[in-house]
Parts: sequence; C-alpha cells; structure tokens
Amino acid sequence: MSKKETILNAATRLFAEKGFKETTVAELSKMTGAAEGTIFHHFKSKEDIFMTILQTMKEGIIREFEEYIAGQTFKTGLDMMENVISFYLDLAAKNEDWFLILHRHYPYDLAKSNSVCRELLGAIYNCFADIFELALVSGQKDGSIRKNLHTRKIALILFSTVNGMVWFDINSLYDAGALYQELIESCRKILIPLPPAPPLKGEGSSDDVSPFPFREGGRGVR
Amino acid sequence: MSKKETILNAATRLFAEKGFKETTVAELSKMTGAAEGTIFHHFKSKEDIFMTILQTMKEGIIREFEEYIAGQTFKTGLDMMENVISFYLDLAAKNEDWFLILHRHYPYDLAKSNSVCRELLGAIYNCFADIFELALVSGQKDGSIRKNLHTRKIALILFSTVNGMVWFDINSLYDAGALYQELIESCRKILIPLPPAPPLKGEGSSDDVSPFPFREGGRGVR
DNA sequence: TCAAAAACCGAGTGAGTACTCGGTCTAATT
DNA sequence: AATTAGACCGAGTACTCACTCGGTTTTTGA
Repeated sequence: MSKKETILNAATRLFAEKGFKETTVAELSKMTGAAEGTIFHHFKSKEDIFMTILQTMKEGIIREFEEYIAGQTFKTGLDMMENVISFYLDLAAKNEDWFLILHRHYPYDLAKSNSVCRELLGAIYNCFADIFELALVSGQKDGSIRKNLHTRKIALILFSTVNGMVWFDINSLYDAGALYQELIESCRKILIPLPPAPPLKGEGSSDDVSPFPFREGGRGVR
Repeated sequence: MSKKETILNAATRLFAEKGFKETTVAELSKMTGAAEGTIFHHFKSKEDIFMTILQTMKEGIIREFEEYIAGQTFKTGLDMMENVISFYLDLAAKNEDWFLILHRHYPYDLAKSNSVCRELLGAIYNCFADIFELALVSGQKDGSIRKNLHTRKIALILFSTVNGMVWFDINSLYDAGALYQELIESCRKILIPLPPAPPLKGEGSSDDVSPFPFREGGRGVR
C-alpha cells in the first residue's frame, strides 16, 4: 500500500470517528508515520483529503450497488425491495466509516459552498433513491406491489426509514438490527396490493418530487 | 433579557448553524456584545454553555409534548398517532435550532464521555418514543390499531421514519414536507387492523427492546 | 449611603492549528 | 555513474482558539 493510500485510509477512519474539524494533521501524521510535509505533498489541503475520500465513497457505493443488482435475480419487485433494504443495512455495517462520514454534518455544510461536494452527495443519494424506486416500479409491473403509489415518494419514505435506523444505530441510540423483522413486515404492509383501506386522495406514479441535488431555499417540514 | 440569556440564545443559533467546534467564543462575544470575560464569568467553559442549552432543550421538548398531549383529545389511537407525527414535524420546524443541534454529531460524541449529556439525550428520545408507543397502545385498546404489533418496535420504526425525514430536510437533501401525505397513508397501512396479508411470525406487544439511554458495545445494523 | 457582591470588561497567554519551505533520500532513466 | 524527478522529512510560521486575570462598573441590600 502506497503512503498516499495509507494516509487516505487513516484519514477515513479519523474523519468517521472524530469528524473533520476535530481531526488534526498532526494526528494523521503520527498515525500513518508520514511527516506532515509528506501529507501536504500528496494533498493540497485537509479539505482536499476529504474530497478525495468522498470521491472514493461515491464510486464505491455506486459500484457496490451496481454489482449487487447485476448479480442478483429477484422473484418479484417486492422481493427486490426487501433485499435492497437488507443490502443497504449490510453495506452500512460493512463500510461503517463511510456511513459515519455520511451521517456527520460536515459533508452537507461543505456542500453549501463546494459544488463538487454537492454533486458527489447528490450522486450517492440519487443512487439510493433510484434503486429503491426501481424495485417499486418493477413490483408494480409484476403485480407484487400495488399500483396506486407515487413510487418516488414512497421510495424516499422507505429510504428515510432505513437511513433513519442507521442514524440511530450510529448514534448509539438503539440497536437497529433488533427492528429488522418488523421493518420488513411494515414495508410489506405498505406495498402489498390488496387495499386494506380505501386510499385517501392523491396517487399517481412518479415525478414532481425534486431529485436529490440539494434544494434551494429554506427548511421546514410540512 | 439578561446578558446570560442573550449569550445562550446566540450560542444556540451558532451551535445549530455551524456546529460546536466551529463556533468560536470570539464570534459569540461579537454577536452578543458581551466581552469574552463576561461569557466565562457566566459559564465555566464552552462545553458548559452547550450543556446548559441541552438542558433547556430537554425541558422544552418534554414540556411541549406534555402540553400538547394534555390539551388534545384524540378520536382514536390511530388519530393520535397521526397527530403526534404531525406535531413532531411542526415542532422540528418551529424549534429549528434545537433539531439542528440534535441532528449534529457533537451531542452524541459528547455523550460517550459525559454522563449528564447521555442522560439528557436519553430523556429526549425516550420522550419521543414513549409518546409514539402510547398512541399505538391506546389504538390497540380502542380497536383502531391492529393487535398483533410489537408496539415498542413499531413506535421506533415510525419514529425512525419521521426523524429520518427531518434529517433529510435539515441536510437540504429533499423537502420532507412534500412527503407528508404519503407518510400518513403509509402509517395507516402499517397500523390499521384488517390484515392485508397473513402475519409472518413474531408478534407480542412490548419490551425486550432496550430503552434509549445508549447501547453498549459495537454497532452493526442486522 | 455605603460596603459587599456580582456583572462586566478586554488585553493577555499558552497551547494548538493548518500549512510552508529548504532540504535529503530513493529510484528510475540515460 | 550521473542526472533528475518525485517521495519524503520536520523544524518553522503565522495564526486561531479557549480560557485567565486584574481591574472597573453596576447592582443589591442593610
């Protein structure tokens, strides 16, 4: 492993565990055995290290999902949805550092002023949302998922749930694994065709929900 | 408003917007008009300021929920669930700074070494989870919610969803408000009695899911 | 009215901090 | 063997930061 790679690996660990601001170059130097001068020989700034890592994360996450989808055959769209959720949870466990970084605030703060960062984060979250939606759409085609669902919105809601569970897990609030069974059951109840109650009003199938690359304007839920 | 309160208000804003580490006492001093010496006259450290704010947050959140529950009458448990979700989203919008702080990593990092912080966060999240569960239990009593649900686990899943949506909103990834209608519909599908499909296996009604005050040991979802 | 207490001030202070720079070492190329 | 380019070093540099301290002003209450 080259010294540059060693630096990147250690930085990934530190950024994940302590955050960007609280990671010092001195510490990174001590941990890797590389002199501070060497670090700045390979990277023009601490932010540059972070951006390199984020690029790797984006490529890694997208590749993992592509390989997974390519290497699987799903009985139904509903089956795909359940497996994708499971795969996401596994991925978050396997690449803990990546998901720790994604669940810190720094990337999103940086995204406000750094358009490359904004695009990388957008690509990552669109990858997630697209795959969730793909499962829903194909489930609607094969009849395993009810037709009167706004697939993008439901994809985002399900992703919120799963990602929210990972967030709780990361912050040591509770063990998301213990909820897995109920998560899958709830998911089925939302998606399975036989309507348990007459729908309220809105339906439709896609679009008018903005894609991930960052909303403008203010916050405020509802 | 006393100078101490002014300092706390400004610090709340800064910690929410920029994070704890990236907020400097110099900036807090400039923003409030209080000298740095004055700030350290009222608080023994920057962390002390943060802990005071967290205490206020805990009390505020719990009070808001108690007042809300006390001042409302719900037709059914299901109705209560929907209203509580709605109230949570409104609360997050109204007390934006609090929820920005709660969705940063600093509190949870601090919780690892500071037991008071750990307890405050635990109290806040138990408040949320308890109210979600309360709605489910009362819905099971009045028949508006199916009986074969593990109320604690489903409460945590629903809370994950709502909280996950707030997280996306805070990080400018998408407008959670646009998902509100579908959120409520999905929630009903999970909870409404008429079983749309035979249950898979586990049921039961409560407990064996650890309460919020922080899990020990490692992470790993599933 | 006056003394004690509390609030307030802001110029230090010392411990970091990211990043630089002049130089050495290594390895490939000629 | 000589040249050269890139990897590597670590002492320095300019700066920022949380926090202190000696002092002044304001408030309190007897």
